[in-house]
Amino acid sequence: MDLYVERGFEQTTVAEIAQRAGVTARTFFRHYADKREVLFAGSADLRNALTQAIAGAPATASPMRAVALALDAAAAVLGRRHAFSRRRQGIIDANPELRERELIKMDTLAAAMAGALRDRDVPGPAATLAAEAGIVVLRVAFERWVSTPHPTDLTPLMRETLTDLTAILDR
Amino acid sequence: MDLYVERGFEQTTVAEIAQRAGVTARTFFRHYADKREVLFAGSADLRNALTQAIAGAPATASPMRAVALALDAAAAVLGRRHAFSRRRQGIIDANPELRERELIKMDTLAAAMAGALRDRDVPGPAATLAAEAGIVVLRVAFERWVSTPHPTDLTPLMRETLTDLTAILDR
DNA sequence: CTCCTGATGTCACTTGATGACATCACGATA
DNA sequence: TATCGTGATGTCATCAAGTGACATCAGGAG
Repeated sequence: MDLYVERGFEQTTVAEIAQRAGVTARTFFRHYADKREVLFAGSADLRNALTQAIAGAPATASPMRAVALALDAAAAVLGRRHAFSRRRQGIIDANPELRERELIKMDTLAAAMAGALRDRDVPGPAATLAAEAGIVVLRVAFERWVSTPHPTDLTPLMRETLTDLTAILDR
Repeated sequence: MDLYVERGFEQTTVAEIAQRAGVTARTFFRHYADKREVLFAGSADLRNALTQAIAGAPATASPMRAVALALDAAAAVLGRRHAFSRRRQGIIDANPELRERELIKMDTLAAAMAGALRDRDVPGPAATLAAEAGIVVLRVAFERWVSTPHPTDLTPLMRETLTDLTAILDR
């Protein structure tokens, strides 16, 4: 990440990353599938938080209620590292390749959420729609949160964004 | 596309594509930014359809009503090439790199729609949420449509998916 | 007839990424 | 203690994606 900030993502070669890490380029590729993956290694944690929240929601909870709980869990996981997230997001936003990777990670999260919903016997299409809607809220709220210079509380932002979305769709 | 079907996307080299097209590899890169872009050249049409529909919506229409009109327009554009879309989507779904590119194209569409909404004086965050929700509907409906072997009518599918989403969010 | 321009070809080069094989540290086990 | 895996790393060779620099060539404008 230091190198990506110093010289930009594209201008940084894998050889340089490897050198600074004290390993070989070949070894780098044994740890990361490609140059981009460095910035997305932590996404498994988020996925677990989302799916476990959905799985642990009360049996009576509606799909969107389960998604709302998942978003709270996500806010708890993400909300602790504002400075880090800003730095990381700055790198990603500056590079189309990285934005691609981020979007597919988000899509992976949506798919995981949809799977967790189907495990609760939510019908397939509804599960997909609820999960995708949840990810939209997550993205927008996170984007808002990251764009504020000072660390704020992510949880209320997430909840507000969700109610915003329902309000918009109802008109 | 023939080559991508014959040997798979990754196994196809740009040199082979260029040779079959009767040009040089260097020339290929003058027409397409990279190997993936071949499959996404037509996305500008869709973007225009979406933004023009939003711009042309009645001044009294709510943001979501404008988005609904845009989805109708998208259905009209996309709905005519079922066989082609199936073939193309089969290639994309089989390859993570292409799925990345598809997602970023969708994101571009969402950004364009959000911009068209802001031009109607919809506040920024609401515009983003409405546009992203619209793209979710577009994606899910298109996925449903493409997964049916026989050509069906995309427009009603798109409308049903939108009402499905609002119903899910309201619970 | 000449000049300009856009499209293409040629060449050289960098870099990301992968396969094959060697090596090395270290814990398990006879 | 000596030996034997085993996992992580290094080395080497190679391929393929892109890109920059320059040459060429066809066709239209004057």
